[in-house]
This record gives sequence, C-alpha cells and structure tokens, in this order.
Amino acid sequence: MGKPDLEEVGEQLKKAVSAKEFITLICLCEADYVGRARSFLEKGERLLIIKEDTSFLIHRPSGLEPVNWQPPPNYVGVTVNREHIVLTVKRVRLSEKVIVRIHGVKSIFSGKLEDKGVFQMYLSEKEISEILRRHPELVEEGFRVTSVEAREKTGVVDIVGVDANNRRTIVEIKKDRAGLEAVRQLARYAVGTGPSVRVVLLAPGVTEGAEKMLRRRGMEFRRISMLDLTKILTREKGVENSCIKRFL
Amino acid sequence: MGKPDLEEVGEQLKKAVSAKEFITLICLCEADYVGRARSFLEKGERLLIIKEDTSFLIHRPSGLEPVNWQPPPNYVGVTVNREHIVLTVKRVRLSEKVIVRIHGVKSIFSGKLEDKGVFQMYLSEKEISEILRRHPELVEEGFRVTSVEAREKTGVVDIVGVDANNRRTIVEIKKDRAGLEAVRQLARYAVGTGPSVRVVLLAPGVTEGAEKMLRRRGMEFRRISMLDLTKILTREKGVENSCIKRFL
DNA sequence: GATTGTATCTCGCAA
DNA sequence: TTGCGAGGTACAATC
Repeated sequence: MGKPDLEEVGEQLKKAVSAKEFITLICLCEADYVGRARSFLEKGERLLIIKEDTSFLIHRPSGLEPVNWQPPPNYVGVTVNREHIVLTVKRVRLSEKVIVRIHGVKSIFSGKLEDKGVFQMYLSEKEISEILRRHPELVEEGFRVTSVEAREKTGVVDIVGVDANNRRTIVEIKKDRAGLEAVRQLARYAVGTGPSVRVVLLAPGVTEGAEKMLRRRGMEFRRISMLDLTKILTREKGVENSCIKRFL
Repeated sequence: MGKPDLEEVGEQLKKAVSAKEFITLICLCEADYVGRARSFLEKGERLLIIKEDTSFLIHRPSGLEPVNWQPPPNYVGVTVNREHIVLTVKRVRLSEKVIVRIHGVKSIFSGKLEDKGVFQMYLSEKEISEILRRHPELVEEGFRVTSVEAREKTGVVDIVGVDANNRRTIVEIKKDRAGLEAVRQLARYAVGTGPSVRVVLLAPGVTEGAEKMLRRRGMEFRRISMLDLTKILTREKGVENSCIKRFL
C-alpha cells in the first residue's frame, strides 16, 4: 500500500464529498475550531471521518472522544494547493466551523456504506416503565398504574398510580444508582402535591446523600433488580433476540 | 484495492491489536453490547475503530455519535473462524463488553500514529473567569475579586468578590445562554447566605424561565459579550496563537 | 472508589 | 426555533 499522493487524494476527496460518500482519512494535519469556543490542534497524525450526512469527526490515536467534531448538517469544502489540502466543515445552522490543513495522507477510504440494520437497546428507563406497567406488583404489592410518562406541570413523571390504600403515588425510575440530582428532580415533581401524595424513587441503588435528602423530604426509595426485569423481558418477549439469548 | 480476505484480515487484526496499533476497519458486521444496558445492532456496514489505548468505537454511515463504544482500558480479543471474525472488547474496570461479528471487510488500516500536537481550547468557563479576575470592571464598576474558583460548602463558585458598597458578591459564569439548571445550581450556592450577599449570573444570555426564577429568588443576571472577552484575550496575549490570529 | 460538576456535550421531544 | 431532560453520556477534579 503506497503512500497516496496529496493531489490524487484531493481529487478523490472532492468527488467523495460531492457524492456524499462515507470517508475516512488517516493523515498528518492541524485543525482550528471556532464557534461556541475556540481551539487549535497542532500538527499530528489523526483519523478524519466525514459521514454520509456530513457528520465530521477528528480522532487522535488515543482517547474515546473526538478532539474536534461537527454535528450535521454541514457544508464541507475541499481546496487543494501544492503544500496541503484544506478541509472546511461549517455547520449549516450555527456559526461554527472546523478548518483542517492536511499535510500528508497515510490512508484514505471513500464509498457508500449499506447499513439498514436495526439498533435495539434494552432496559432504558422507557423499557423499564413498560415492564412495570405490565407488572405493577414489582413497584409494590397492591399498586396500580394509572398513567405512564405522564406530563405534569413540572416535567414528565415516569409512572403515576395508586397504592393499596388508594393513595396517589408518583414513581420515578432510575436505571443507575440514584444520586442527588435524581432526588432534586423528584422533589420538583413533588412540589405542591402535599403529604397526601406518595413519592417513590425506584432504582437499583441510591447514594448516601441522596437517601438522606429523600428521607428529609418525606419521599421513599425502593430497590429494583435490573436482572429481574431483564428476565421478565426474556420470558415475555421470548429469546428470539440474540442479545438476550446469548447473555442470559 | 481488492477486497481483503477475511483470514488475512484476522491475522493483521491480531498482530495490530497485540502491538497496540491504531486500527480502522470498514466492514459488514453485527454487534452486541451488555453492561449498564443491553443492545443489539443488526448486520450492516460500519467503521470500527480500535485506538492505541484500546478505546473502541463503532460508527454507522450517518450520525455524529458512535452506535457502540467502550472507553479505555479494555481487553481486546480477536478470534477467527471460517465464517467470520469475532472481536470482543471488554472493559477492564467494569463488567461491560461489546462483541462484534465481522462478516466481510471493505478496508483495513493498522499502524502506529505519531501525534504529539498540543490541543488548546479558548474561552472555556475557566478562561473566562481568568479574564474577569484581571478585569473585574467587566463584572461591574467597582467590583473587586477576592477569590476565583472558590470552594464553598455547596460547590465550586466561579468568582467571589465585593461590590462598590463592600457587599459580598457571588458570581457564576456560563459560556452559553443560561437555563434553569444554571439558576438551580446558583440557588444551591446561595443557600443560607441571606440577603446580605448578592448572587450574580454572568452569561451571554438567559432563557425566559431562568430569568423569572432568578428574579423570584432575588438573584441578578448580567450579560457578558464573549466577543469582548476574546478581544481582550487577543490584546493581552498577543496574536501569536494561530486560532485567534486567523479568525479575529 | 464514589461523588460532583462540566461539556464546542449530543439527541430527541414538545411547546 | 427554543427549552428542557436523558444519556450505556464521558471526563476531570475532589473527597
């Protein structure tokens, strides 16, 4: 695999950009960003990605996050001169742009990618509230759901229902251990409801400070097991889903 | 550029992974994720990235964000059989993994990338408070800074100072238009300070709801111009910085 | 290790 | 378009 010539690469880039192809470029470059903030990235070897929807990313050799990026839609411009290729990526809606000067190219790919595969995530907060709607006893014995994702004045409450004593009960779900922010959010929902309404935080765990705050405000915490929920999901929806089939 | 053979690619992958090289792979694949949640991604053409620190990303042809990822450090495993390559990326610290089955490869790159370039960002909240420390009159005529990034009981306050009347003043900076969350944060800082302390939110703008909440709680809003701050930065630090030089 | 606050957060949803 | 909350948020600083 020979090192691609800069001018050739420039031509390929121009064509690929106008054809809205998926492009990856491993190259020596420097980059400026101006927009909500300003940044400058000195010369070095990185991976550039231009996606079919003009999403743009610059990745360094290490670190999960891109060092520069632009969400779509963007105007993408390519200009070539003797010394380098200049790539300009400017957001359509915002005054925000990244300018890359490319000094040398190690590898380039461009082409249309075929990806119609469905991406399915399980056990998001939405999924959980769905399960709990069908199995209200997991919230509490005698609990009945009256509405899911109810739009209250103060925000969207995951579950609203009544308990065994017909007391109105607001249920907030957290997938992760609940922290202070979760309690604050719940407290906002509970504003003005008075002591006749129960407020319950449902999560796999709760931080120490969050539990204290809950108690202080007369709210309740109840633990739920994500594994139990997943097992229910598996039992009810079957195991045709390869993810669950493979890992449970 | 011929379509690489699966077995050859598998061998290259194994070598590159053990040599901790930077790897990009454009391939037909499907992926499972199990960890904090669960997900399954059906077959399709995507870009896989394995970085030198084992950061792992799967990018679809469109959309800024990766569809699957794993922050470093990871164990990366490669196994090859007749039908496909199986890539296993498991986080070292968490019980969380992504498994990719690769059915065909359109393009592969692997190699060490040389990137010592410095990345410098300007006008983060930190930068702004630095400027304001040197130019307290931008906060308010007669304002004097007593401390920057002061650690209070309730959190880190951007700037603490006294106004022309020697009244203690807490200043919170937001780079973007300030919303409700900013006001809530500020309110937490102000808890228990009483009316003798002024609380000021400094931002390029404020949302309607946030302004109402500010007024209700007796706090103040003051507009700052990011452009003015940048001009000061340029005047004081000179224009040796290419980012500023090029765009101001 | 757990918690907290920030982010050029991104993204989706609703008013 | 703007506001607002969710995220497998990631990440750094701090306790």
